[in-house]
Formats: sequence, C-alpha cells, structure tokens
Amino acid sequence: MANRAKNPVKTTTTTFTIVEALKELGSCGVTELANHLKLPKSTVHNYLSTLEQEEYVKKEGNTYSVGIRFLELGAYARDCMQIYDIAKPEVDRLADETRELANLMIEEHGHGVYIHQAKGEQAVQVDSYVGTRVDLHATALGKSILAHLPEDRVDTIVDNHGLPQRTKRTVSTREELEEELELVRERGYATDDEERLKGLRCVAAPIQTSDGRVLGAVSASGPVNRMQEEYFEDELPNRVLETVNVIELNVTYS
Amino acid sequence: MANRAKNPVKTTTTTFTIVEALKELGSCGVTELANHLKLPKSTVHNYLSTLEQEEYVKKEGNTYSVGIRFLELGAYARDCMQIYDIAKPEVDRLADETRELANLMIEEHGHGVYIHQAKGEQAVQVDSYVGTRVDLHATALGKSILAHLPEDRVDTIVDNHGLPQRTKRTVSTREELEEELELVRERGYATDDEERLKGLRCVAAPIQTSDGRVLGAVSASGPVNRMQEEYFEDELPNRVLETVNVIELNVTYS
DNA sequence: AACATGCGTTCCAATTCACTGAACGAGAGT
DNA sequence: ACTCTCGTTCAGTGAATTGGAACGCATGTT
Repeated sequence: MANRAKNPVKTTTTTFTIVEALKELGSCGVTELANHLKLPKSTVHNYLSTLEQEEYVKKEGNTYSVGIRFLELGAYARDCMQIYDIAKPEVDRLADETRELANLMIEEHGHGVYIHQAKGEQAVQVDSYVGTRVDLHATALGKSILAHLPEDRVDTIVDNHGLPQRTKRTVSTREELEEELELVRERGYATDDEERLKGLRCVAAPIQTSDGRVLGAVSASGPVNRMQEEYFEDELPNRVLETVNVIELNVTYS
Repeated sequence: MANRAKNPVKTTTTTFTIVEALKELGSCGVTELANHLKLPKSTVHNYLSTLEQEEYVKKEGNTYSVGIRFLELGAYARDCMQIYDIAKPEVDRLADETRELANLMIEEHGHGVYIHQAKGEQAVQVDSYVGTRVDLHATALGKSILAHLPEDRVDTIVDNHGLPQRTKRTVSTREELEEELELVRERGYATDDEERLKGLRCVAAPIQTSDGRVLGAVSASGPVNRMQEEYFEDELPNRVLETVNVIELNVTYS
C-alpha cells in the first residue's frame, strides 16, 4: 500500500497535479492555473494543450476544464466491480423506501470512494458525489469497511492517512477507533453522528463475502432532526441490514 | 477542435496510452502490457508504479488495473454539466415508463459520450455504458446532436472522424448524413435502425436551449422485435419528445 | 533437489525531451 | 493610439525518460 515508486516518472505526476488543480479551480485559464501551482505558464500551457489533444481536457475559448473522457476510465473501473451491478438496484430501493440519501462505498488505496448514490424524495444535499474520496474513519460507511479489514491493513491505513478531525465528533484517536470498530462488529452496523458533517447522521453496514472479506458498504443518511431515537437506533439500521443481506445473497450466487 | 499541440508533452501522452491499454486488456501484468504496446518492460513498470503511487492504478499481487480514482475526475466533469442533474430524473422516468433502455448523451471533442443510462424492466443489454464514447453519425443520439450543431462544426467533425461503418445500415456518405440530419430537423427526432448494433433500434431527440444550441440528446432503445410500426414510428417518438420538452423547460428556468 | 523459465523489479549510462524565461501577437479596456 | 493582460511560440540547456542488462523470486519441470 502506498509504495513509493523507485524510478517515478515525474511528468506523469505533474500531469495529474495539473488536472487535479483544474478540478479544484473549476474551469480557468493558463495563467491562473500557473500562478496557483507556481509553475511557469509555458509549462502549464504545454501540458494543457497536450491534454486537450488527448481529449482529457476541454478548451472553450481560453478557458480549460476537466474533460468528460475521464468518465470513460472511471466508469469502466466502477463497472469492473461485480459489486456495483449487484448493489446498485438495492441501494436505489433503499433510497426510495427511506426517502433519504443512500450510498454505496468501496475502499481503494486506503480511501473510501462513493461509487453510487441514490436520492430519495427527501434526500439531503451533501458535498459528496459519486467518485468522491473520503477518509474511512470519519464516515459510517468507512467504519463498516474498516471493521472487517485485516488488522494490519487497518494499521497501515491509519499510519498513512492519520485520523484527521472533520468535525468535533470525528473519531480521532486510535483507541476510540478500535472501540468503534468493535461495536460495529458486534452490532453489524455503524453509525455516523455528525462525525463528518455537522447536522448529518448516517447508518451503514458492510457487504461481506461468505468467507468474511468486505466488498464495500451501504448507508442511508439524513438530517439529525429526522434521524432520532428508535428510527435511528432500530428501524433504519434494520432496513440497511436487510439491504445488505439481499446484496450478500446475490453476490454469493453469481 | 483537435488542435495539435505545438510542444506536446510526450510523457503525458504515453501515460494515457498506458492507462488506456490497461483498460483494453482488463487487468494484467507489466510484461503483458509491455508486449502489447511494444515498449520496454522497465519503462512500463516505471509508469505503472508511478500511477499506482498517484492512486490512479490499482495493484493486486502482480496485476495492475485501472483505478477508481478516475471516477473522481470523470464524475466531477459530468456533474459540472447543468444538464446532467436536470435530465437524469427524466431519463430515469422514461426508462421506467417505456421499460426499455434510456440514455443521455452529450458531445465533446466530436464524440458522443453517454453520461447517463437508465435500465427499464425489459432493458436490453448493450455494449455501451456510462462514459462510452461513440461516433456521432452511427447513433440516433448522435444524429440528434449533429442535426443542430453549426454546419462548420459538423464539417470539422466528419473530416476528423470520418463516417466509419458500424453495421450494414450505418450512414456512411456525406450526402446520406445530410439527408438524415434534415429529416431530424423536420421531425424533431432521430431514429437508429440497426445502424450501430444489429438487432437494436433506437429513438432519440435533441435537448436545445431557447436560442437553439444543443446541450445533448435523450434516447430510448430496444430490440427490433419490440420496436415496430406505430410504437416505433409514433408512440415512442412522442414519449421521447415529451421527455425532452420537460428537460428543456427545466433548463430554461434554472 | 537441482535446474529452467518467466515474471517483476532494479540499475545506470545515453540521449531524448521537459523546462523555462523571453519575446510575440491578439484582444480588451482606457 | 496606447497599455495591460493573456495565451502562445521558441530554442538552449540540463534534468528526466529511456531501455538493455542483470538480479531476485516465484513456479514448474526434469
């Protein structure tokens, strides 16, 4: 995990630095991007025009923006996961029935990545969209996954990423995390009580294979005012667990 | 359009050549990829390990595959399009009601790109998924878009991409295309009668702004046996046009 | 058990190619 | 007409990619 390449190709790294900055700044011109990255504008121009030629960047007038071609690679990577196809309709159903926001997350390189999101009728607007990468320890989805990862993987991930505090309530010590994960293993589901975003509560459960590997996690999240007492402590967890059970069955027989 | 960069960054091009080959081959090892690309394996290894370090490529054992991180950029690019949010629920509804496969396409760099796909109950399985790029002239969606692009854009696109024949029925001459586009402008919708895939028919209509720009197109597609006579010539076109009208209204007032 | 094969990885020398600051041209604003 | 700003071009220089050869580690074979 996170191996340092012995002979890294610096240009490749720079390429992605530029694309990521372009995403960060929205669409912008050469000079703005160059100033932001503290690179000469001729350099940035060379990269951007190459990226445009390769159709990974779109140029309109004098402003550049991230091209839709990345979706070809991203959606491909997602569709390769057997779990996506199987879990998607169930997550959609969960959103429909709870009327809240339902999510599907997987882990890669120690990050949590949302690979599907379904909006129920009352779904909250959040800052996460498909493709967003978050720290595992700060979400119910991530904790569901961490709870069933081999212990040494968890160690490596925490060592590499730390436990950055997103809100006052974020789990931020190793001990606290261990307790949380133990609780997840006991109850079968995880909760997020404003640990990543103020005002947002969340219930999540891991998707596991019959031999105990985690493939990802499913969640339903909503505003604190609707997520309370029995609904938050019983009804919703059960609903999420049901969803996960159906997915796990379908995974086994496919 | 398709400007050649004057001082292209070759390493950037190579980087994407490698990632695209990795997508092509599915997951594979260094040697296999190197043989495929006729590059020295040490070179390929340097790129792959750099890409893994940047988390754009996933390594499991000794096999590499395209990483989900591309979804971050791809989904971002998609979400930037105001049309995606607006059209998505309507395309979903179209799929639900027709029980067929419904699609949303936009144009970029002269290609058609599927940015959403909704499966109705009887939806056919096709080779296109979200992110797939296709030639505009060979699909109903693409023809809907071409029909409302400025003439010089159409010329440039045809010059750059040609009119490759996908099936026996693909439009493959400039004259034929012009006739088709004129028909699309008259009727307001386009059809695809096994022009891209044998056995598949499709009805599509363009999404336009009040000042006549095309933002994309919506389609419903299904097997020839279900797509016939009045249904294919009347009912479905009307249903697709309805969908597009709703989307256009929502675009105007936002 | 010794050997052969194929793989990913490392290393370093050769040379290609990325880098960059300065200059140019186009367009907008004064 | 002038100025300012931005994107683009250019060419010399030196850093970084390149790639053949060698290494270590599996796996499978004799």
